[in-house]
Amino acid sequence: MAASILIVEDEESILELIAINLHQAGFNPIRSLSAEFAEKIIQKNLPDLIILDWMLPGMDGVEFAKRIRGSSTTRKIPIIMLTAKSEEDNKLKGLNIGADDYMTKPFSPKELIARIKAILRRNAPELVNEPINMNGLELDPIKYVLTNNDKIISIGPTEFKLLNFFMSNPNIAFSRNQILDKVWGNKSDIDDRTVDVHIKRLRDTLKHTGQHSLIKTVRGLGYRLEKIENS
Amino acid sequence: MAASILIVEDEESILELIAINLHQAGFNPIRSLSAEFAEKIIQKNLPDLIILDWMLPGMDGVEFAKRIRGSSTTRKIPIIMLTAKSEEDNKLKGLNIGADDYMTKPFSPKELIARIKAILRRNAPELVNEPINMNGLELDPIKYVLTNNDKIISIGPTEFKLLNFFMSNPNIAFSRNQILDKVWGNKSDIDDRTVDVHIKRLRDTLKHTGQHSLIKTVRGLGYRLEKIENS
DNA sequence: TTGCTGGTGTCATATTTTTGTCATAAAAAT
DNA sequence: ATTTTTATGACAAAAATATGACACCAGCAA
Repeated sequence: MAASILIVEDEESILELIAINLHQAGFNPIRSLSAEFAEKIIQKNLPDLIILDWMLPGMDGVEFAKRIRGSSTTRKIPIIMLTAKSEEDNKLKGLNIGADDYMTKPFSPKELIARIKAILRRNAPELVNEPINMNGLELDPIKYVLTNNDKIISIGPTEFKLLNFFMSNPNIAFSRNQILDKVWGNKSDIDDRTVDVHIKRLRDTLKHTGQHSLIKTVRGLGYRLEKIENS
Repeated sequence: MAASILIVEDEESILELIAINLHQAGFNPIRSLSAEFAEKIIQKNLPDLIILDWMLPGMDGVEFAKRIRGSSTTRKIPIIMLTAKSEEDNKLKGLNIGADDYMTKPFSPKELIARIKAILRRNAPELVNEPINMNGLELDPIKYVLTNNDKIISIGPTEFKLLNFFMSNPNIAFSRNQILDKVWGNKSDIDDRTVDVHIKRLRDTLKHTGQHSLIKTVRGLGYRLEKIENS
């Protein structure tokens, strides 16, 4: 569930500093000291975001970013560029290459986390790992707990992920295949209709909380969580 | 069980002052007059926290901090930096390097203790060494004693540490590996499933106290101590 | 030494929960 | 009324956890 974040940075102390902070923020950091090694990592499993140093020995950050953007499997992965102050004029260039954001060294880890969350919130809110609250129902991805008015509700792993996904993306309708991709992972060769069954199970566990009608069926398409705006 | 705290400070009177105060607060202080010596100590056994003077003869505090952060075995250890007033502008730099907190000399020992506890509470509340009380069950880390309604309960060392960890982190679910790291220490190459066995043993000893269902299984993840909120 | 004793980690086996699929019922659309 | 789509209950396979047994180790007393 935790978002995996690939850090490509040749200075080890900075690499570690970032990694620790990401870990504490509930992310899953993957370390790489070079672009070349990073490429190998990516071939095995795709990170949800990449933090990339501008200057690297061997293949530099710019070149690496270009390659990320050039491949269809990796094109969508957000990139945050790190640059030293003296290279600040490269900012524009970096953004042109396709970085989603950039930060100037030295930076505070806190700010980095904030930017990461901002980007993830845009692309995959269910990975941000923040507690979500809706009308007395609270889901905390880090504590791995679901409560209704502070009462813990027992819920299975898949249902938990499913609910996390829906609560992170309220009022948006998803097809069964989208849901499979996001909740089960894109590796799955699972039948569409399995989603129906899990929706049913999720509805059942929510029934006891009086939140039964939270997840609506969108006929012909899939499902949607309907969030009641608190006026 | 007492948290071991490494103090790296070249001025001997200050070093002693800190050490004595830490000892009185129930911690286990380890003294070092130089970064070089501190490194040797760390190789033998990892402290739970490091108090580090900014200015040191030989390798200075900044360099030392970088090395701490650069090694995978030590990177998680929190660091508190000590700086003289005149060096205060280094604050930001220090935080960037990866210090978790910093203090300006002169400081009151009381405040230092408070900051240490704050950091430990954040990272490893089970090391703070304060008695924990839950629904008649009281665990005292310093006296090393567990009582239920003032009746002493016999409990083995590992189970005690395990319970201490859970009581210090109520309502949060942990994976078996997290538990291994925190309770057994991160050096361990122990099988995941061993945790299950100890959980069982802990549950058994708690059974006699009528607190059997304190520790819940979180399927697919690990375990959680479920604290009933006293309204 | 020798023989206890309590505490540990590992393993094999039992038990429980979760999960994906399918057949059928129910509902909605045409 | 017919067709299409979704809901539901049942079920078996798979995955995860609980449990009991056992061997090993350290400390200790005889």
